[in-house]
Amino acid sequence: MTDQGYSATSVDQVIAESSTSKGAFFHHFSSKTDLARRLVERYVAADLGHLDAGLAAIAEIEDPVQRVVAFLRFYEDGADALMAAQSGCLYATVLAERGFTGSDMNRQVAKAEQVWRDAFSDLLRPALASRPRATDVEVDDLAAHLYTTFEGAFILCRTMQDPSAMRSQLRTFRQLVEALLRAG
Amino acid sequence: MTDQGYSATSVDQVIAESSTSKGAFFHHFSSKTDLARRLVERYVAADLGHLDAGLAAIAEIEDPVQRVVAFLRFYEDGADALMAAQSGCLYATVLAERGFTGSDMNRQVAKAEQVWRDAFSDLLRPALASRPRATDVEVDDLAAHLYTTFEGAFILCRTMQDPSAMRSQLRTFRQLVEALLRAG
DNA sequence: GTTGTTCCAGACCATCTGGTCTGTTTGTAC
DNA sequence: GTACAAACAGACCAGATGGTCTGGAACAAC
Repeated sequence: MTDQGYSATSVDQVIAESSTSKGAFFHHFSSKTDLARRLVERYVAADLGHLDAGLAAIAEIEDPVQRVVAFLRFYEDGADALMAAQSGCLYATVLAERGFTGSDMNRQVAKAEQVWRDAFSDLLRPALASRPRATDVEVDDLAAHLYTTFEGAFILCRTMQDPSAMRSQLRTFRQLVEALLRAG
Repeated sequence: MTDQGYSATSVDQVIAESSTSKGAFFHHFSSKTDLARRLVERYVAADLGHLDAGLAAIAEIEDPVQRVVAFLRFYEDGADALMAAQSGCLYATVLAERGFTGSDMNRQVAKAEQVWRDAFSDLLRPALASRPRATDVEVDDLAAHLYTTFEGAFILCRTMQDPSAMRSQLRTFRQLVEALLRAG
């Protein structure tokens, strides 16, 4: 589903690739939508796990600016592994389905994004505090730009059929933030 | 299709909403994929039109830095209108379809992205030339980040069910570029 | 008016879709 | 061993899906 999208993935295909049966499938999932819901649950959990990993990686760092930079570098360094493990983002594919707008899944994804945004905002605020020239930048929007970069880069990778675009886009974002923290 | 994705859009639905018939549809399009192909063609043309509009808007400006900023501002100012006109990007929905990877459509989208990237690179290079500290920034990647921001922001808008996120993300990107051009 | 061609309507078809149902196996408590 | 429920296999179903086919308008050329 992450790879092909919800509609393009048939239950028969899921069954074939998992070497089970219709009976088994519908014993564990009440419907195809239910499968998507459970997948989103898992995906959100893993996603928030990645956030924690990033925060843990910078736990020792004191300087606010260095914390932000190291945080972004953490994901930059993990980009290639990420793209090797998954070629797309379940968030994007699920949200592509018009019928899921406003659904439970939509809310889950929105909530996860909010957690990321709040966490990154908390890192950015002290780093930007001593940069009076950067007051016009909305911290919240800047924090959301990490999500934007992730999702956008996934699509760029697809477009160019080049998984390394994830890393280069995360690096670009990091360099831009560094410039802001330098110049702000 | 832009809205719901390729797979989720049935030919019957297209026929119903356009008040025609199966005969008419398959007279003009050899298949459902053919429709997608033609839509991508139109979309690419419109997309490149937007690029030309942005370049035309800054034709009078001499200063390289101001040219870059004004260029980004142009799309920032048009963001709300864009989101009112379309709730998603055909590029993303078509590329979501795994079967289209490496297809003619894929190539068309990649080509359009390349045109954008080259054009924006040409704007960025002179603006960055006098910023010796920004040499570590790959101009090509920075140019591609505009595409990333567009696509990512489309998904963010879906996630948060908030069309204004497109404008705020484009603004954030512009502010980051401004910081780079100030600090670099 | 006749001929020919493009354009279109909608019945029709094979296949696939998500989902149900019946029957069987597997594990387990006693 | 027996009883009982959970776990599973796969035949089966109704409706949807992309696509074809036949018949007839619409329009042009002569």
